Amino acid sequence: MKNTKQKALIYNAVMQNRCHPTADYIYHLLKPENPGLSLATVYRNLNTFANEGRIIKIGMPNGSDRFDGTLRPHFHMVCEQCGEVLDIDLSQLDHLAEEVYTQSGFTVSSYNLVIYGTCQSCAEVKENNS
Amino acid sequence: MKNTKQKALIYNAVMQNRCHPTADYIYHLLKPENPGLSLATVYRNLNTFANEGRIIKIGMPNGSDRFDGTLRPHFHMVCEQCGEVLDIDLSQLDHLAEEVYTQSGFTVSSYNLVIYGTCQSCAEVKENNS
DNA sequence: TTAGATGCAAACCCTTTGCTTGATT
DNA sequence: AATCAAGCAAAGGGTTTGCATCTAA
Repeated sequence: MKNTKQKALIYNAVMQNRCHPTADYIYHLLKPENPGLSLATVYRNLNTFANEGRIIKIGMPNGSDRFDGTLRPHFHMVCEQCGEVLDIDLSQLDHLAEEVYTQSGFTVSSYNLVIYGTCQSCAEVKENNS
Repeated sequence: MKNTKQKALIYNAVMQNRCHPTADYIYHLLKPENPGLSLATVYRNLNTFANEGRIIKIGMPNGSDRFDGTLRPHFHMVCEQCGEVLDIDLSQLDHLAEEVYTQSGFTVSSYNLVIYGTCQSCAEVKENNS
């Protein structure tokens, strides 16, 4: 693998923007300072990093995939009001793979959990407006 | 809401095909006997049924959404070998909403869990071939 | 009769791909 | 110099939408 300027830019952007950016977000973030940059390059590199395990790809049903530089196991909550994506640790899922295998004989390789709802700050706003 | 022939056809197709069909699957299933049927109608009605709570929409990251006539809370496992989608009950997730709220103040309205791996029959095939 | 659903095609969004040009080793 | 990546534009898939037509109420 070659070390290109673009790879470094894109990787650093994921690491420094802990908002779970989409490919498009990163593209628009870097584009002004790097007018030559192409969206295809952003996608290609994000997928490469994810396959190498350097970042995590969060598959969002009905929406753009998001990327995450936090490698520790955790899950994601999407606020339906403000659209923000938040992290959460759920220890009750630590043994999901074992439970699934015991119960059904299915060997788990990975899983994707996305939680939808209302984040605390949006709930407070609603509270104050009612 | 009007009771059309198409609505009945599509709803019955979901209920009678417990393979977690996609919109396209249902379309191709019904099309031969109903040459006038349109894919847009299938999508529109499936989404309507899901919004009404008559069926469940399973958002599949990087793939077509699937629909499920089983309303009892349960989750889905996708076999990466044969592509089949299987049901599983996971009681450890019964109190996920409470745990999330306690831990983070996030109010859960719904969540989407998809488990990837190898189903029992595909694992047995691999075993026999090795 | 008329509100609402269908069919069709076009539009849409997100992502990937083919191919030429350009940069890294 | 050879190889691999980037840039561009086009294609791909899955889904939704605008609009005219049709149909259940």
